[in-house]
Amino acid sequence: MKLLVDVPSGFNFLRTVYSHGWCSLPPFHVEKASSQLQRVIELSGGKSAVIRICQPARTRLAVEVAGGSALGAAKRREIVSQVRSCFRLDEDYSEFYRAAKSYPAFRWVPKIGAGRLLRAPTVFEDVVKMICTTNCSWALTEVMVVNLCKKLGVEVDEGKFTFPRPETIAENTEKFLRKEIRAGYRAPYLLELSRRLARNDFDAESWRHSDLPTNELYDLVRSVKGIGPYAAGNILKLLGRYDYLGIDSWCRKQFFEIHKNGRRTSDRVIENFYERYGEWKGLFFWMDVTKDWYAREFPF
DNA sequence: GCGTCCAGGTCTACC
DNA sequence: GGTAGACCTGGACGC
Repeated sequence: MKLLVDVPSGFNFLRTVYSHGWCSLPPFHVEKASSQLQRVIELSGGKSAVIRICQPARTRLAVEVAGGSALGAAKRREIVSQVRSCFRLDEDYSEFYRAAKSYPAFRWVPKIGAGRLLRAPTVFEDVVKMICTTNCSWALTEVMVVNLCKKLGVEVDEGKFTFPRPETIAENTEKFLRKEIRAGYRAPYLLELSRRLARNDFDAESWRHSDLPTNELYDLVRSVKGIGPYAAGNILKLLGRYDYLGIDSWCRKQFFEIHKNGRRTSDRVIENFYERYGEWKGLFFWMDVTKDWYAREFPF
């Protein structure tokens, strides 16, 4: 079964897929040969599906649902809604692009349709993955996320698993998360987050539609154990707020090479550098340090 | 092959 | 408010 999804003018599928590392973490998977993004998605009523997304025309995405002929209209709408959310199709980037056009160094951004950051269908998945990126190599992040899906997700097709639900993680032990998931000292953080969500202690999904000023939303995100300035800044970007940079060691290194001839500076200097970009500073920062990715079809 | 050192963010305790 | 040390893992390096 194939679904068609309208996209805004200038939308660039591959540039959104490769906007950051999420596309290489399950349940996302890039099929380079066909330039498709595969994703295992969970639907209401305990159903799941494997979908493959590509952009056959400038104005729309095509979503192939494997074995989905029996899906009714409501389920099809759910799939389209998740795809629209992951690709940020309903967010307005016109102000960002207008700003980018006014800076010679960023005129390339609207030209190629960069700037949309791929996100997961749920805030929970984004937060868990962000915690798994802290204080470790990307290779270890992949190990943790693969283990979460394989050991706690539901197998929908051979070797294809859903991302685990909060309740599933919550019912496991810290020892299991430490040793089997390889989360190490992050285990109690993942457990506490999952258990709070499973108990309905707080509603992370509401962050995507929050009316709170960004600094208050930042404090709320920071209140989750294991989320520091780097992780909070980047989670905010996935919520559509770009007022924080979310600096990590890789970004620092990129900044030093691009702007300081490799010379190290403090984070305060980096923050001051992007202050001119106002509420879009986090996105300008990310565009700046990842600019060389956009020269290649598949940057990683 | 084994041991040691280091990098990578966040938390807690302490000043 | 700022800082030091602990947390855990994988990779690099030396032996």
